[in-house]
Amino acid sequence: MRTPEELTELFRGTGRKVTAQRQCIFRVLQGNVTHPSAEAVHALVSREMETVSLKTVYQTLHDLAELGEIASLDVGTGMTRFDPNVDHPHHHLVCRQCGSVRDLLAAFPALEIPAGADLGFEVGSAEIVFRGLCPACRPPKRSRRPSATATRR
Amino acid sequence: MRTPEELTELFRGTGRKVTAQRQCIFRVLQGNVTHPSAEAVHALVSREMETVSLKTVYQTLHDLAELGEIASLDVGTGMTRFDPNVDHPHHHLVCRQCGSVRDLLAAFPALEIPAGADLGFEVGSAEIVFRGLCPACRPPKRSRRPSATATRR
DNA sequence: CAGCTTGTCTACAACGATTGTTGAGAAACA
DNA sequence: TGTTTCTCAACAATCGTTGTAGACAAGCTG
Repeated sequence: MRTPEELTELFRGTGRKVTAQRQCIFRVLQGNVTHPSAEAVHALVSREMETVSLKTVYQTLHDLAELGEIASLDVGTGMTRFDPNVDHPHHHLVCRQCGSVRDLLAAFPALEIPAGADLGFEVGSAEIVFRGLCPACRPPKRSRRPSATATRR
Repeated sequence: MRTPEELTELFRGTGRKVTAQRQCIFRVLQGNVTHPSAEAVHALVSREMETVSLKTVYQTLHDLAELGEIASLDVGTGMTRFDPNVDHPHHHLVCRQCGSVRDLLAAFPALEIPAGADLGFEVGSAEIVFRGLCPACRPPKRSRRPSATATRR
């Protein structure tokens, strides 16, 4: 995802208007690696602007996804999550326990469909979801507790 | 997934009762490769028993998933889909156009997380979703039309 | 910088998929 | 057959998300 300033230009350039609400959403997403849901983005934005509606957040997230600035992600946690990291191809680690999502910046060159197995399918992309337990949810091994910070969700 | 008869035993053995509705759901799922949604299963069951409620279908599907007889699948089509094929590890081809899902019976041995990249994640499983166009939705090449059969959904 | 046009805002209601609740009824077992 | 317990169907509620309305602000024009 580009910087808030560049996004401002991009929005203007594509006939969209730039509002304080949208710029706030840009800022919240900037560098965010938590793969927030719309609800989560709304919560963050609400800290600065109490009256923003959830609808506005959804709208702006859709706009950003349409422009290819963020990716919308469905990893089976019940709600769509948004990923500002579209510049580096990557896959995802999803925690079975708390639902948190982490990027896995690794290439999997073997992801072509083996010839003859595709049955006429024209494949455009491949996504891998690794499921397991994040460091915070992993059962404590030996004396190392999974950190005292609260568990999300 | 096992046969309806074996599932009947399994349900009794785990303290669940076996009803005509459930056996009908077993039969519908048996050998079903379309990865139906709960709604789709309900439609099929309704052909034999008009009064089955959607809730009953959800309940039974959850039971089957809990017993590991089917897998529930979220591939981003808006609803959970169910896969009776749990005996052979496989991945999925999802059509961008019609949402149909096909199994890809191929092993991807390279799916271990590269050492050092997992950041403390304890990985249990990996699923790959290939997105593209199924044969029916693929733009016709040359004179070969994508078959005259109706497009699903 | 005022006016105009057009897109965006909030609040609210509606939607689709899924789940909770309830009393009637059927399965399993003695 | 009787008793217990689970399951059924019908209904309403829930959650994430989207549609609608009118008030309002962004950005262009002069």
